Amino acid sequence: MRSESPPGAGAAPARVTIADVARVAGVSKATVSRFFNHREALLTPDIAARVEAAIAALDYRPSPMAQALKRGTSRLIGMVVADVTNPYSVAVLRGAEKACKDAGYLVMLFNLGNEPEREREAIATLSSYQVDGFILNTFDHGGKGRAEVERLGKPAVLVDRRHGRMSADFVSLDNAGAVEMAVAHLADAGYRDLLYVTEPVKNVSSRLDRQAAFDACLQRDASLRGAVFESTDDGAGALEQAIEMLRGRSGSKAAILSGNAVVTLRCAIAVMRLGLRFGPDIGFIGFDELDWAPLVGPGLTTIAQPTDALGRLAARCLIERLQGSPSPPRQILLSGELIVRGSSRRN
Amino acid sequence: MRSESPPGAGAAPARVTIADVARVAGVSKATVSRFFNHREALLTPDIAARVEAAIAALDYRPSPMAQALKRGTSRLIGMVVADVTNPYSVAVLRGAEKACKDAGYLVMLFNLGNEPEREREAIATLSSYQVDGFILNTFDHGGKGRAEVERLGKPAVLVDRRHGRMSADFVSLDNAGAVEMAVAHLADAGYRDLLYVTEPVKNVSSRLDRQAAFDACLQRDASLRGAVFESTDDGAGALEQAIEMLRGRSGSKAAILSGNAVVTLRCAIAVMRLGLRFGPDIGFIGFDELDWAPLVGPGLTTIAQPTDALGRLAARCLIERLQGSPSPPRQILLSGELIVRGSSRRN
DNA sequence: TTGTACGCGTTATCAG
DNA sequence: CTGATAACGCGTACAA
Repeated sequence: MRSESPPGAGAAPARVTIADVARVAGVSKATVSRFFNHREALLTPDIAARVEAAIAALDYRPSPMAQALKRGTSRLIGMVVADVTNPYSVAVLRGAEKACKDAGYLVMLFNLGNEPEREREAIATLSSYQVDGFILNTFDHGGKGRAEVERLGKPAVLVDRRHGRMSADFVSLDNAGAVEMAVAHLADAGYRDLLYVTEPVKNVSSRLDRQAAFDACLQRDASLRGAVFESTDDGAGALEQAIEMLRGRSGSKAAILSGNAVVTLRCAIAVMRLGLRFGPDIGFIGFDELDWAPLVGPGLTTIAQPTDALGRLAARCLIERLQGSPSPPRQILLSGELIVRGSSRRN
Repeated sequence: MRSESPPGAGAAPARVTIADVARVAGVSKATVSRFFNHREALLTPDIAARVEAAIAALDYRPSPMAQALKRGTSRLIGMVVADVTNPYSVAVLRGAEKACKDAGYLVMLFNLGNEPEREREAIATLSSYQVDGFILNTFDHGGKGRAEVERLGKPAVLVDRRHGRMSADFVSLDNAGAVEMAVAHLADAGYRDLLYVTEPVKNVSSRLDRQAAFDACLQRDASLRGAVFESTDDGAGALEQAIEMLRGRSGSKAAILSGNAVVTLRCAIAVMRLGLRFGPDIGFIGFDELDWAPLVGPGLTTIAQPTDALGRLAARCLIERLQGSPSPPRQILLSGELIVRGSSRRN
């Protein structure tokens, strides 16, 4: 025989408000408000104690929505990801979440589900919840996202993918450095003919950067040959052909550099289907560390990204801005780590 | 030389409110509000047109926060996941998101990051944003989650993991059916000695259900032997030992049934380390389909869960409740699909 | 130090 | 059919 809750299932238990606390404590709403916002000073110990007791008794929590409405600020950070299915994004999200939590912010996530045209909607929606700033891991779809953010005048930080000339902080892997490291490692191992396999480059800056770095490496080292292949979801056959051509040209001196995790999967399947052995028959390095990398053949050599750090940094960066540090846009690049396994050893 | 936006970086562009629209349209706020909520009737064409024009001109959007404050309902659905890192949870999330979007709801996600004790906090936080209901994919940490939800009187639906005696809708894989299917398949293929490997069962209902079903299968079929092994993060050695013991007893008639994706990874590594071949040397079926399943040895046989459907159903279920359907708690079980690959063929 | 009154953006109610 | 007004829960000048 419970007292507070009416019998029916969804009986609304009448949110406890600041007025309730005030009544129970025998003070005014303003006093209760002060207890939260200026707690240190301004309160007679006696009154403070009464308020505190009432709060505890009623299990009162201020409504963030009402606060946001009044303050115009919400301690909410909007994060929009191109695709939650992507482990990279999720890892970054976790890092960001941690940093935000530590600073008393909450992350509100919007997933584009790989539909670039929803970016504007995402930003608008998050903004309607008064988020204080944005962490963006998206394509810049026709500059609409950037325009929307700038219109709102809220700070944003870009992760992994730069947007045209958007003046915002940018946090990412040092793609050029990572590519150089990978190419050098393959060259050292004796691989001479390289195929860089990437998803369609479109406007994704990280893909552009990686490909540009790859081209630059080739131009710098005349002993290397190379080509680029754009892999699509349904292009399994084409990928196998490309690998066969590569092998035809260069035999066991051929190696693949994969631009991200989904491409790595496609390459692994293609190589398996062709009956080739990673390492001796064909070298391989792939962007993004994978939990199953040790399982394929002699193990897949990967470039691990510091995803957690990237997320944390993005969040910290944004939060600094929120607290009003007016420094010019920063660009923070973190180094990748080469995790060497059998696929980059020729013997 | 832009006109609207002041020079400074974070200049607040003063949210456009319903009052602005009213002023521009030359009507009262109430009229504008009516335009949104009762659009069909009640508006003189002339006035309606003026309001519409003003809305378009100012790009006005109602503030969901103010609406939630006033209405007590937010068209927000709170989803709490034990661990976003888990691809299963993410897949379910996506399904739920789609269904919610179709119904005009937005999903607000809270990630526990594998800290069960944060469940209460998660629910309280989401509730403070006036979410209309919950989708829970969590452990029931000391019944606190259940208690909190019931106190709030908001509907909830449980996904994959049942909470004690919480009276809520439950959406999940038909675990018993899936286990039976897997065991039957292994038995048909000639495997006789089965090792069920699971993460520590704790209070996770899906793990309990799977293990119980496994035990039941063994009791039903006297020609089968079986054992259960609890695998932990740092117990790689122990797992290898268990597999060796199994092999010692039964040779090539030994098979593993893995309870989820993370265990599958551990098993694959252990088997590789032991130099065994999946299929001929040791049978294998694992819960959860993995994109890399085709890559390991002759391919790993898996039980694919209809994650998208699970998410969608959970959301639809919840939304039905929100629209006030007072049916008793439902329990919806979906069948898994056995994806047969080489690891469950003895030759 | 504490209380009163008003505004944040929206909607419901009640007159007109 | 339209407009004024109160109220949602909270923060804060301002007055006491």
